[in-house]
Parts: sequence; structure tokens; C-alpha cells
Amino acid sequence: MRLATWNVNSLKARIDRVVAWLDDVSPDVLCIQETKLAQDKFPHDLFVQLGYESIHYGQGQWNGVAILSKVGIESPRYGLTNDPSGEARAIWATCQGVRVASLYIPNGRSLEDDHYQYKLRWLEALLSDSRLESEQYEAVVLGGDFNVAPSDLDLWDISAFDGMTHVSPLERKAIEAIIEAGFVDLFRQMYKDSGLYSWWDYRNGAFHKKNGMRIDLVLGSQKVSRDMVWALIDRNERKGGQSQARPSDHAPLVIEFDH
DNA sequence: ATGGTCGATGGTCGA
Repeated sequence: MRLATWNVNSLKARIDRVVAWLDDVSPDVLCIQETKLAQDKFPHDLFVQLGYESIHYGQGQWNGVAILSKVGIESPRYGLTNDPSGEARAIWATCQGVRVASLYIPNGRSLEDDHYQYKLRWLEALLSDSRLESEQYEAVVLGGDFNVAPSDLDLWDISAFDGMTHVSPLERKAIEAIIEAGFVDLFRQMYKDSGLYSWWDYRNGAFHKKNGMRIDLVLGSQKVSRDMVWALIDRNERKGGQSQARPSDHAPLVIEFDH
């Protein structure tokens, strides 16, 4: 199975690029974050023309997550069991026997902000659901924008992140807790190098300066980890250019495993 | 190059 996750930063603004990318890469399953679409605005019919069934959990101008699948969608679930807010940040489906989540973890904003405590509560609720789903399914993948760089390898300069979110010990512990619950950071399993990022700020020429972070992850259960074949971050998709529509600030992460 | 993000939105916030 080829599975990808991509924070598109508005599906409406990105639809041409998403369609072209699906045509190029042909993932069996695509987890999308930040659709920024109301529930009734999602282009299910367009994706059907490309061979994909889809489910969407939208709330309008912010957030919004979706799963596209060429191999079926069963047992959809919206949100988290103990969701701290009700924002549209999690959606689940079974695709060809694989339990898939598309996740958009809260940003946190700053360590002093209430939104940071919300982020930590949200990650706790995700840990709880990850355990629940693991009891039901052997193959589980949690794909999404985690808004956490798991280690110092996952950003360009740790000194630029002193006192910032995305790297704080509590956020990293929350990711580590999911890993201790039996999940594996599938991209990191394949590559140990620094400098491999999935997000670059639009501002200050960050992409060209290689000032990025690896905050988009696919966490897989042991079964998926054992069956991994390859992984890649499609950083070409972060490029702009005069002949191309504007990019998202995130690049897609693609994994392939025997299934 | 005396500026330097983007998207939803319709003044300003969120990332």
C-alpha cells in the first residue's frame, strides 16, 4: 500500500496541485489536513473521477481533515473519543484492512498560551484513541501534521527554537508516549539524516535557506513498520515557480509498505 | 531590488 499525508493549507486554493499530484504519485490512500472547507463544500465528485472515494470532516474556514482512498473506505469515525474541543482535526477510516487516521494537531501558538495546553490535551486524547484502535486493528497508521518536531534532527537550528512550541519537552513526550504505545515514526525508520523537512515557513525565504522542520509524520503500528518498503518527502511539491500555482507550506510525505 | 508569506476574509487573525 502506498499512503501519503499532506497538509494542503486550503484545498480550495490547492485543488489543481492536489489533482496533478494524485495523477503523478497515485497513492492508494491520501490523508489531507487543513482543507479549510465547510462539510458540504468538499469536492467528493471530483475525486471520484480520479478513482478515489473520500470522507471529510470540515468546519469551514479553519482546520478540516479528509481521507481519500482507491482501495475502499469503511467504518469512518469523526474526531477523538475524548475530544477536548470538537474542532475538525481527526478523521478515521479503514482502507483495505488498514486503520487510517488523518490528523491535524493544534499548533499551540506559544508556551504561555491556553492553546498550548489544548495541544497537550489533544495529544493525550490521541494517545488514548491510538491504543483503542490498536486493540481492534493490527495495521494502524496515524498520518498528519503533528506540529511537533520529534527531535533536534527535525529542524534546522535548535537555537532558533528556544522557548518555542513544536520542540518543547512536553510536546516531544506526547509523541514519545504514542511511540511507547507501539507506534513507529516510519520516515525516521528509513532515514537517519538531518535536514529532511516537511514544512517551511512562507516567510523570509525559509525554503531556499533550508530553514524547515519535520512536523508531518506517519506513525505506524509494529505490523506496518515491519512491512515498510520506502518513504519519501516530496519536497518538489513545496516549490513555486511562475508556471505553477502556489505551493502549500507543507510537502507531502509518502510511505509504501507491503500490504 | 530601501522590500521580503499566505489564506480566509473583507479588518485582521491564524499558521
